[in-house]
Amino acid sequence: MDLYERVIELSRRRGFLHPSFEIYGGLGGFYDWGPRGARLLENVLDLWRQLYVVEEGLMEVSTPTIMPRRVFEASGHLEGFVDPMVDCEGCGRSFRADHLVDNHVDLVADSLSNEELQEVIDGEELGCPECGGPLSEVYDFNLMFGTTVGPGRGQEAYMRPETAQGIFVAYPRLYRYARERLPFGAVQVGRAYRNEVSPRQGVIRLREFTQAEVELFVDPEEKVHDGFDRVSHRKLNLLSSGKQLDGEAAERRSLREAVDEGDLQNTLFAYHLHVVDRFLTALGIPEGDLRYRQHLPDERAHYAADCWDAEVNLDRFGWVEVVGLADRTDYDLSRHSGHSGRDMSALRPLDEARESTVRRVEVDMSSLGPRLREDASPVVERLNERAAAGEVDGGDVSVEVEGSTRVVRGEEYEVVEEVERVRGETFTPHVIEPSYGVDRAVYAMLEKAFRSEEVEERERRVVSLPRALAPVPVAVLPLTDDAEMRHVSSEVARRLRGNGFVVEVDTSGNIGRRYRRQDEIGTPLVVTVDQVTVDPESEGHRTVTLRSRDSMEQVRVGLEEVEASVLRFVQDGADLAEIGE
RNA sequence: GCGGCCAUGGUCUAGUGGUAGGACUUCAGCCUUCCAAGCUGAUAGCUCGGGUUCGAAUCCCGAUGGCCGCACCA
Repeated sequence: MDLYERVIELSRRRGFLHPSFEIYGGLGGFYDWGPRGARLLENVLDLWRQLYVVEEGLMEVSTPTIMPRRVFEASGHLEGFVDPMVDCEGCGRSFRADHLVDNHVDLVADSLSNEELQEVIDGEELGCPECGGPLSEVYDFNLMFGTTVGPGRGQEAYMRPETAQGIFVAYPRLYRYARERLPFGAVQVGRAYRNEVSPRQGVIRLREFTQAEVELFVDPEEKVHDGFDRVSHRKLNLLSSGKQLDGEAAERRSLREAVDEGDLQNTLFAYHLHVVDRFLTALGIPEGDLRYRQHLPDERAHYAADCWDAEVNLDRFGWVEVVGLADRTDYDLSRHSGHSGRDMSALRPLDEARESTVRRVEVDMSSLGPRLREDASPVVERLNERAAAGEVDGGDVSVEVEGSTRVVRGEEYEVVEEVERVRGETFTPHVIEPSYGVDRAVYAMLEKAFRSEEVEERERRVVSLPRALAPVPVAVLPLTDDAEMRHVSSEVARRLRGNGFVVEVDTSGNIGRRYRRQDEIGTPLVVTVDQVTVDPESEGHRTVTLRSRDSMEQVRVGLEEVEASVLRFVQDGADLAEIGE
């Protein structure tokens, strides 16, 4: 059994994670987070929100998972989220049609339509590269799940393949809420859907998954973060595209150095790489199993200016992308603006409003209108242009309109001068996007927390999750099945729950068995109520033991100090020894 | 989507054309009283759908799921 299998087996058994729809045989690419897993996921998302919503001050939104066709026409997913495929009618293998054409013809097949690909395949008489058999027609395989809204034929709609689009389409309102000042950012946590061709890698490749995305709207001329100096000394394992092409490994470098040497394009991007790193490190991913890899030029989406993936080294799958950080430029807003006709720009205020004098004409339309009829409007337009250029002086003017010459008499118009104040210039913001695959992150967390050791010739499995993120932060166990111990235990549990802790009370089986159970669900601290606790004659009356998951050490504390001790241990990361003093 | 291998209680597994077994877990009781101890008992299983057969968990076909290889991964 490899590590992945061991982690999945424990996850199934202990309620972290299991295949969905099991009673009906399951379905590839769908997993349930069970009672422990769902808590863990929520705790991880709370941490994520702490970083982005609380500390970075970004606004969180929540938008539908189903969106009408037009959204994806604009985003490019309808067209671009497809792969042109052909199947071999001999051996049944499937191939990317464009790759096939690329390999045989000196063309950039990316830009070809399916019809053009078909023509090339027919013209070159291409067959199956494996068996030489005949090929099917070129067809599109779109990775979006389609549906309809409303009865009958309804309206064509799709499940979102990323949460980002919901933010982009709401941009005009979000910009207002940000009081029309850049930079600002919106985040969203939610499900996204991709009809993967082959979701083979268990929980690493899901058809429905949890995404947490950040969209930072910035002035393309101001891709800076004023907090960068605070974090610029931090070192990350960076693997630039240049290094990859040279066959080199990632190198631990400071963000400052990477920016100075041009591997990272700006301090905004670098700063957010650091936020990603803080998050993944807080999940307990060791530095050595974490690297930041820049996309190679041909790997990057065509609209992205730059893209780095945070990758975690997993036992079975190797380096797996968990977070993508992309500079999407103005692609998304420009596309949605173009398709919707809505203004998706922002204003860059000038230090001082620029004033300029504009000359235009005021025309007596009651005279000009009846006289020139349909030529009147174009004539006025031309007249205004010429007035602005200072070419009219108030006398009669001849204007060319569609080949004929019309005259505007001096008494029919007047040149006026107006002062126009320009407060700023408009532009389409750029988007910097950190995008998290939360399920992958949580799996990585479980794998890195999983530990197995021999204790007295028996295997002890421990899930050493970060204390504050564990699904059950503390358990209360009566040492034996004694009425008084039980009573005190439930009292302790009640008080801990009153402090906001999820508490498990377990009274079944001997104490060792129960400790092992808590070890496997990752409970960092166990409170044990024993004989001494309930014995008024004993010196330790009204004290309990605290037992640490990671060291298996125990200390005694008074019943009255339990809540404070648990808080210090779980939330502040205090040592057990110092709590026991 | 293709090919190969596979599918037995919660978990890990044995098994065979004729009553499905073990280990661990879980639950109850006894015992024990700080790290999966012991004893007794209990719950719980042949992925699903067809076919062959007197009889199918076993053989055949299909579906679903898993693993490996190919392909795919905006």
